[in-house]
Amino acid sequence: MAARCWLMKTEPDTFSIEDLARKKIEGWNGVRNYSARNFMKDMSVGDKVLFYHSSTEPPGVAGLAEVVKTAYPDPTQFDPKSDYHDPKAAPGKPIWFQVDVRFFKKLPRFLPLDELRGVPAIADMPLFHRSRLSVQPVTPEQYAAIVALAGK
DNA sequence: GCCAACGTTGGC
DNA sequence: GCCAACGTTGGC
Repeated sequence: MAARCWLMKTEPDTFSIEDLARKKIEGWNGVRNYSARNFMKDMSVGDKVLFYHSSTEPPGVAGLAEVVKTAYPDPTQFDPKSDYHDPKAAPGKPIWFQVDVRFFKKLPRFLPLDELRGVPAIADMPLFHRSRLSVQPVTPEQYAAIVALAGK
């Protein structure tokens, strides 16, 4: 099956594209939203990811990544000391899942949300009308439009 | 199963 | 730091 495309948000103060460039591969843990979780469960190895910086000034797409491991239980849900601990989850009965993503590249130019909002080709992206969804599907056309916008 | 209250996200 | 939007929880 052809690779699908996604947008994944992170707060750069917590984990930025530079962090991913340094670590190469990161487990995308801490997602505690059912809709976002379900999208992660749909991901396949090789799927493309727009790496989005949120809650920062300015917010926007910072780079590209790809899925290298499909959904598996997020270990932080079992850890009472973790901010992401979920007392309703138990090993063998996981509720939350994560994927692993690998750094692909930083975009040659950061694309601020404000600029993306004005681009007709991507006007249907959930980013604009479901702002709280931290993992969201992107069409190949939208993905290509964003990469093209950033330049070579 | 509805919906009010509450909590969180994320842009500004 | 504020607050609108919206997802989740829990009482009924």
